[in-house]
Amino acid sequence: MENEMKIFKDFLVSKSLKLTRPRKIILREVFQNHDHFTVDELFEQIREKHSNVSRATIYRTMPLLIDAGLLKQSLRCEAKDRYEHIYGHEKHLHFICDRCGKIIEIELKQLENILNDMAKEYDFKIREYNLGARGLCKECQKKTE
Amino acid sequence: MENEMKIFKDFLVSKSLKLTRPRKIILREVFQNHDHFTVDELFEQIREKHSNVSRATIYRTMPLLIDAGLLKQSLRCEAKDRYEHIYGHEKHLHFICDRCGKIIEIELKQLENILNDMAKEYDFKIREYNLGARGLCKECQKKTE
DNA sequence: TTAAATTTTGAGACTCATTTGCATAAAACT
DNA sequence: AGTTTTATGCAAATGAGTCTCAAAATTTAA
Ligand SMILES: [Mn+2]
Ligand SMILES: [Mn+2]
Ligand SMILES: [Zn+2]
Ligand SMILES: [Zn+2]
Repeated sequence: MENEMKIFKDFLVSKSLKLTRPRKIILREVFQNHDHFTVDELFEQIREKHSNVSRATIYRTMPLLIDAGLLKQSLRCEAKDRYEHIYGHEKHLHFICDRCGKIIEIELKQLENILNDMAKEYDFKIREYNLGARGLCKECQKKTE
Repeated sequence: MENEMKIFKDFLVSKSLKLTRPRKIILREVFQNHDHFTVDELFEQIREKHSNVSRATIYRTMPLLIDAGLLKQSLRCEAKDRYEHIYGHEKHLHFICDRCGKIIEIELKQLENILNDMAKEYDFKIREYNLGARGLCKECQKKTE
């Protein structure tokens, strides 16, 4: 819990930026949230706890958390970007159900290995990657139509 | 060339839709373009040939081409969706350079197999998937900073 | 063929997630 | 304290994508 804060602090210091109150609140809430959240959902989550942080500040903080290696913009659903924290969270891929919107997370060590091999072959330095598949989950396949 | 047209026509007929002039033009230009294009780029490409097709019609036609299995929404760059035609184009993943924007296409039979295994395991029916990695291409790694 | 019914289109208005400008507030220096 | 620098909140701006609607094209009915 304090680990993330330290990483963020160090990152900010390295960029001559400061760990302000809003930034602290945002970091805390990002790590309290174990979903794939939108900025708006995060905004509501923070507001419910009476902390006052503006949407603009949240939008401005997302790239900082991403650069610090703590956050990932993991998918896009219904015209909205969704994020998830990644510190201490194994890399995974997403199966997204077109019918009910459920997101299934799946480990992918194998995939990662193959990806790394390909990157080596093409001399491409991967910073981050995303793999998502859309379709129908088990339950939704059963439903008629 | 006429093959795509037939597929599109058949698809439209199956949905009681018609192969109109604008839809023909859009299909032709989509298959003339071998890039990963935005709707706006396609719009310009069509307009340069004096054909008059509105942006709205292009937006409306994209999902038709996708449902017909001819087009894929393959990546998102700088807040814009990018498409590419897929009929007669092997599935592939994208390495996207953060510095110069270059897109490298890579075969992925192996990846596909693994993905299918995972889908089977979770009983998830994949409709379409996307794999993209971001980072630095060979050339950009050499550049200083 | 002509008229009515249906489908598609183009143009522009609209939406809504994200970005930006700016006046104020907080923090760091002197 | 006063001065400079940085970050914040608010509200306005932006812009990709969607939607409305009257006009055109096409189909069907007569
Ligand atoms: Mn996830
Ligand atoms: Mn491609
Ligand atoms: Zn489902
Ligand atoms: Zn490059």
